[in-house]
Amino acid sequence: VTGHPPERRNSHVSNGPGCHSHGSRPTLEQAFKCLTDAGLKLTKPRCALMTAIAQFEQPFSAEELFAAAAARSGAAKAVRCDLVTVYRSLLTFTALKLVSKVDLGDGVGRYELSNFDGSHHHHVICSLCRRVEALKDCSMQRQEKVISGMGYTDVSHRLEFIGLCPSCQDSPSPTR
Amino acid sequence: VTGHPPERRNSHVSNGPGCHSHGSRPTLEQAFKCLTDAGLKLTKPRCALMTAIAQFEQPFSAEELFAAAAARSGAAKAVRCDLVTVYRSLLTFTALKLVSKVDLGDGVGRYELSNFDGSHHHHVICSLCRRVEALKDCSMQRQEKVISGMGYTDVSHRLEFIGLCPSCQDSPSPTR
DNA sequence: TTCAGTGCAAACAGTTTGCACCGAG
DNA sequence: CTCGGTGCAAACTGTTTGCACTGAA
Repeated sequence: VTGHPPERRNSHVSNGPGCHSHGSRPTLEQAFKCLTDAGLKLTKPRCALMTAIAQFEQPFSAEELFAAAAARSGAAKAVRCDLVTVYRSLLTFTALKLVSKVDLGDGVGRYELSNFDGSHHHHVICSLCRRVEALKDCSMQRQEKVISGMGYTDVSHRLEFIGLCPSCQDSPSPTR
Repeated sequence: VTGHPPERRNSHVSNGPGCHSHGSRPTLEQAFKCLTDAGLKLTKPRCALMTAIAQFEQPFSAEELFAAAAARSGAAKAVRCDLVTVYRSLLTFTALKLVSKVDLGDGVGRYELSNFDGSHHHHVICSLCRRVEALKDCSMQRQEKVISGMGYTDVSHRLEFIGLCPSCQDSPSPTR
């Protein structure tokens, strides 16, 4: 399957033209520009959180980000930042498509830095340690074989499609 | 315009072809036998819950099952059953593979009656009303096209693979 | 100066746990 | 009769909300 339509949620939030790089992770400068371009303030908590986010190599939870931001010292001075602010910032960053929500099925919301080109990938999750690997290739059909080839055993998958159903296209009904 | 009828009885959603001897739906007798075979007691709450579960045509939450069991009248007399018991029973049923947990990404645990043949299917979720359709076909490659053909727009998907990673095969590490 | 953004407390939703009682086997 | 199963209360986790204060623009 080639080219998945980028998600349109919160399409009123525009990515500034300067925000997009070439499929790799955004730099801090780009991320900050994205914020200001959207008319948002560049506050200390947001800077600290964005800086911390850029360091993660795995999807992270709000709690983990909170801890990482609090622990930050040296380069960026540790900014006092409430956990509530973490949640609110993640919401903001997600709306701006700076980060994407990752559902690993354990009921806790996780996030990762987005690729600005809108490309998405899938994950392999170890059923024991819950460590996550990102997959480059999005050809779903061969994936399980690929994953077995990576040394995983007991490979299964979880796949859901999300779309706007015909009746909701006609008459939007409230989300249940 | 009424939008969506609130009832869950979508005729196109069935439990698929299976090993069931009595049509497309698993029978209560089979489910009860499964319980007793496992050495578990056939208590009134369990019977009531299993009966209610058999009526659902969509993945249901613990709360929904709780309400459904409480509302049960006529055929099965309404059994007083605590929400906690619902959770515990769902855990039990899941362990017995009588029901499967379904993750629709909204953070609430949902369940559906399993196919006894162990087959699994995927779901299409309306991004607005959150109604769910089960897919017969599990050939992932053509799915998005199939879903567009069903009238959905803005089709995207969520796919995760779960397996036991090489290092956990060697030395089990605690789940993070 | 001004209001978006924040901290704090508290509410909230979904789920789990401790414990004494109950009832299916 | 026994012990698995249950109800009830209460803890717990992750997340959201209300409100007054603060600091970036």
